[in-house]
This record gives sequence, structure tokens and C-alpha cells, in this order.
Amino acid sequence: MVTKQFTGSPDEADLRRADSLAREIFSDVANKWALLIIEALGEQTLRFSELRNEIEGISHKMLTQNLRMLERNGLVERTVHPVVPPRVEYALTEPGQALRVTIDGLCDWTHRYLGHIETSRHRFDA
Amino acid sequence: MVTKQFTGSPDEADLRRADSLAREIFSDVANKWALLIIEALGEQTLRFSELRNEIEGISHKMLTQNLRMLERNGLVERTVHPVVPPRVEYALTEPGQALRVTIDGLCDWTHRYLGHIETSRHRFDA
DNA sequence: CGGCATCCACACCGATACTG
DNA sequence: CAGTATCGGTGTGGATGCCG
Repeated sequence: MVTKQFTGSPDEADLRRADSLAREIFSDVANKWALLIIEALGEQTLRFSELRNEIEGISHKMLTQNLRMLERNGLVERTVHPVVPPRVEYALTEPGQALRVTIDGLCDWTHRYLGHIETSRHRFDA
Repeated sequence: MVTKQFTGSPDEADLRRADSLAREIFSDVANKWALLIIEALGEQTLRFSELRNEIEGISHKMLTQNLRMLERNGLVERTVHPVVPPRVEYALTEPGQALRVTIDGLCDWTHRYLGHIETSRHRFDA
């Protein structure tokens, strides 16, 4: 009860910190490439080049960047096999798997409403 | 069985079209502001300025832009009341509501793994 | 093969100002 | 109050080349 009671309300401060962190994570995760990478990984472990082939249109740079980001947030695990040529494999961690489930929901939604959206667009563009 | 069988494989073509459309929708929806707007709307209908206050940090321009995009895709409904001063209200459509459910899942995920992610980041940055 | 650095075009986004 | 337009700094992301 006496801990850190001098700098205003500590509980509020903690909440603000958590909020800003949540917002930050949201920005990281809510981006096209991150979502597609997570979807592509699914339950399998894939090599860098396999991911690159799996995700159509992603550039070498974007794949590296997003993989680093996901690794940093603990959503994917990166294992390097010390052989020549190098063999690097990526797989979802448990938090990553959990996220994938919700992303699956997003994919289902997309396919379910594909028609709605297409017609809505045509009506709007007129 | 005999319909549109002359231009290669029509089924494949349709699938490719659906895929590219799905990808497009994915890009539209998987962005920070769109998700935050949908979350803010929830079950209520809000005015432009109310949305602006609700979503911390969004600019006038971004709000307008994303609202147009969401309207075009049929996820939000825009109703203009012909009074002075103008009164414009936004609400989620049924597809929008469905999407919101999955986004709620994303929010839950974020809060559940906040700790995991924070510690993972510190370990990575070292 | 996978990763990093560099360069550069372009899209994004905020600020500002003007309309109905 | 809500929307549109314009301008300009900044960040994003593709292409390329070089390392281990």
C-alpha cells in the first residue's frame, strides 16, 4: 500500500503504459505481411525461401523485416542450422498459434463476405 | 457443363480473381486505423466528431479516408441528417459487425499475451 | 541460402486552408 | 460540423549488391 504512492496514481500510470504497449503491438500485428506470414506458417515449419514462395508478392526485404519483428515479439521461433548452405527455419510459437486462430477467423470472414463487398464496391463507385 | 469452356480453365480464373480480391480486402482491413474505427463503433452509432474523440491520435484526414473506404466496402453505413449544422452518423453494417467479432478476438489476444510479448522483446533487444 | 546495407521512388499522413 | 484539396516532411518498401 505504501509502494510508489508519490508519483500521482500508479495504477493509472500502469494502465496507460499497458495501453500504449497494446497499441504498439496492434500496429505491429495489424499489417498485411505479418498476417500473411502467420497464415502461411500455420502448423508447419518453413524455410526462408519456402515462405518467400508461399507468400505471393512479398519482397526479400519485407519478409526479413517482418520475420524479425515477429521474432522480437515472440510470435515466431527462428532456428539456424549451422550447415552450408545455411538452413534457417521458422515456426509459430504458442502465442503465435493463438494469434493464428483469430486470423483464421479473419480469413473466414473475408471469404464469407467477398460477394457482399464486391457488389457494395460497385454500387459505391457509381 | 458446357458453359464457358473455351477460355482455358474458367474455374481457375475465377479462383484467381477471388484470391486477388481477397488480398485487396485484406490490405484494406488489416490496417491500424480501420480496425480501431470498427472497434470504436461497436454496437453504437457515432458522429464524425465523436469518433474523432473516441480514437486517440487519429487525424481528421485519416478518419475521413478510412470511413470512405469502409463505406465503400459496405462495412459501415453513413447517414446524413439534412440540418444545420450538418449531422452525420456512422454505424456498422451486418458484415461490419461480423468483422468486429473477429477483431474483438484480436484485442483479447493482445491483452492475454501482453506480458509474454514484453519480456520477449527485452530478451531480444539484448 | 539467408541477411544486411544502400539508394531512391513513391505513398502516407499531418497541417492548413477553404467550402456548404 | 463535416468534407475536400493542397502541400510538404517522413516513412515505407522495392531493387540491387555484397557478405557469411
